[in-house]
Amino acid sequence: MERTLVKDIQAHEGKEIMLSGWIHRIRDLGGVTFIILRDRSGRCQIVTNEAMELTQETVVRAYGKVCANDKAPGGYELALDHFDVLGPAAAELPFPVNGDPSKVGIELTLDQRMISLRNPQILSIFRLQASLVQYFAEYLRGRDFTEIKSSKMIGTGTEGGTSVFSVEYFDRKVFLAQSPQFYKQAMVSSGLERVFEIGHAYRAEKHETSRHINEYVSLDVEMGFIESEMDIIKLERGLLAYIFDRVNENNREDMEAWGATCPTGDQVLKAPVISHDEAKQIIRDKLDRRVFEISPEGERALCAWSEEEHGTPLVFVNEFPRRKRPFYTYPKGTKTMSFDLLFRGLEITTGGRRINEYAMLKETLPRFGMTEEQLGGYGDIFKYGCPPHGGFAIGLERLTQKIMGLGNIKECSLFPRDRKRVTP
RNA sequence: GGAGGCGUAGCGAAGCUGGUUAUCGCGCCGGCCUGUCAAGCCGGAGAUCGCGGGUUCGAUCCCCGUCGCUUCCGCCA
Repeated sequence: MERTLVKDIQAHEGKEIMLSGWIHRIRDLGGVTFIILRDRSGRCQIVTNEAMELTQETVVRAYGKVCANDKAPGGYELALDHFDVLGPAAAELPFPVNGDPSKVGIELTLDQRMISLRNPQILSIFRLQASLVQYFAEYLRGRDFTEIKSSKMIGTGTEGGTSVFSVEYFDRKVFLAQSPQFYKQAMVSSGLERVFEIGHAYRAEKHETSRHINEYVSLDVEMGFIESEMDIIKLERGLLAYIFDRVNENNREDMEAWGATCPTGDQVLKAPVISHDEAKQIIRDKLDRRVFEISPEGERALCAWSEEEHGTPLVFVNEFPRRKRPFYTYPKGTKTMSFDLLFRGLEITTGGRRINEYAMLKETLPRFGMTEEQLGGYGDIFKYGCPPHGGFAIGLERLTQKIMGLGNIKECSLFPRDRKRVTP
């Protein structure tokens, strides 16, 4: 007999069908037992008069007849004929699969990741995340961007101040890529002009906060033939507006699991662009004290300001000072053609125009205490003709976290890696 | 790396100005129950109160140390 998905049972009313899934909940009333079965499409009720030994999370095939019943959740239920047990489950689960995950500490949730991921509410985070990846790629492919996959093992050191992990590579050491920055620039220059990459990035920072993990997914974009960072901001506005519209269309259920809401595409288009100096002034006014840097508290203040003044929880900050940006950032006086995007109080993107002329790059290096040798092959991208270009990267887990309104980024990583955790 | 908070049963918590059987809810085990929706009712098992030391007649409670977790900060996506 062919399998029927839980979401389709009403179409089989009166017929014998077979469902496959996990025993989500058992309500044994003595003479009658109600069993909730869960599969990838949802949950439905199975009813039986027979007493049976069954544990939660046992994987079964359930044979029976679909009956309409007002008292059944969803209006239909399966009158059970019999179960085939495909995968028995031990009693006493290490994590409440059918409970409210917000009542459980994050430590247990992550220690028991293999089981906590079964929780439908937790799983909804990753359904949404998968959708974000899909929409991101959809939008870019539709605009002539080519997807690339670059190596995460790099032979030469670092591109910025961030520390990198080193790993053994036969008889020497290599580093885990902190971003695909140079490779995506190389691919712009190679003639693809427009590229994007979805891949892991590694940061060896010893930070321990609710917004950092040491391995994260970076949604990277790079594009040739631009004038300034404003072209990149425009691209990201359109991209995020598309992603958010699609989320609001297709991911309602995922968001409802957490009582979350996603901004509209229109709100993304309304996001203001303010300079780094303006941003500091706004924070100064809001917090009523002197401000020298945009701190996390300042980021929250900026988003609150944007919400009040522009009706959007997003704000672009551009014209960062040169010393706050990596050496390859295109200068503009003492400032740079670069930007951050803040969303609901958190930085989710850094981007900007990059230096595309070898002479300018060479001139810039000493300011960062670097030499041409340290560039390795990077310099060749520009030595032999490279179009003006730029791009940005979105932190996938951060974006997920902010849409879902979750307190800790680790909840948005399937198997998070932090200072202490490398398992499961 | 710095600052704060928290470690009590499988999970989430209460407790104690220091007093001898450490409490509650969920879960688990057993019993009753034919329409449940976090089912209900009855019963039961389950805790060296993170670890080490100190103060005290007596410490889960106070003090010191240590380990773990967590939040915030620095830095970043």
